[in-house]
Amino acid sequence: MSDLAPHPLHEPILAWYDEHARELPWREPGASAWSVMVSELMLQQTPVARVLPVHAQWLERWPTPADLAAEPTGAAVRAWGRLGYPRRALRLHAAATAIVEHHDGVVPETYVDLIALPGVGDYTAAAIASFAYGRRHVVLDTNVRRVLARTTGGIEFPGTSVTKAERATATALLPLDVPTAATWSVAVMELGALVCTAAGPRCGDCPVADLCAWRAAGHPAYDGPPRKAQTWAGTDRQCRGRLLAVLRDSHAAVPSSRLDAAWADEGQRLRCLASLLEDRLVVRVDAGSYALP
DNA sequence: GATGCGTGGGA
DNA sequence: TTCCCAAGCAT
Repeated sequence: MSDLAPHPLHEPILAWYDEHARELPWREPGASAWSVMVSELMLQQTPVARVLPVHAQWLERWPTPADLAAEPTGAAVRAWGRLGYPRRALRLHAAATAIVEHHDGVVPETYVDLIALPGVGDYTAAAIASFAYGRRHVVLDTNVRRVLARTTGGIEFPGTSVTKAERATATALLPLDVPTAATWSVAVMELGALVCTAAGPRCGDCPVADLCAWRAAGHPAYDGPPRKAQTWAGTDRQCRGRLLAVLRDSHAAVPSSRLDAAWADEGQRLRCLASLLEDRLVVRVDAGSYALP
């Protein structure tokens, strides 16, 4: 390879990945760009283990963007199951529709075309361009940010949002060789997912432990702003989830009495139902019943 | 830049 | 049990 700017982190992490990478369907040599794209949307804030079965079902049922685009959006919401954040299902459907309409049904290759799609932000655009098409992009997800914060920044956790300095570091670290750059990105992500985890780093298994600034400093405790705990019990999110679960589990329109039974607080229930309608995750069938779109 | 958005598994 | 959080995005 023609890596003109090798960094001491490169070889150990690339070698570690070669040895320890998980075999995942969207990493198979024959995996389509669509398979990669579906996986990336599903993996946004959702663990790999829960994505695996749903991803397999989606790819079997909808092998191409056109297959998904041909279905009503409610089919995508239902097939999303319990992955969480069901608006992602709508966005994936909308992205499939846009791909059919503007890209001849083929997942686009460039960052600019990708990030224009619904549900595709900076991370996902860079990930699809890199992992599906082998392009060279800085891929900054929570794993990469944590690994870099520790190895080069000497701190336990990155800040709440990506800083210019952080992006500059990641850019400087990205191998110049194009195919190696894509492998590097997935390798650092994998290291963060399997070894350099948020819960507790396993430095004994880390290929770059002896190069890690945070470890060299004696693992100083995180001293940034408190990471706000996600409240859950009694929130609108929980209420929306309950209401949508009732609709997902029924193929027929659901009378509002069944929604009433799913959430006791009427004011909150009505507010959440209204927001689900606003989000197009639910439609009103008639005066007293609702369904998936 | 801060918020809101689901879910279920592990420590 | 309770808490934390897992490959973010849109507003």
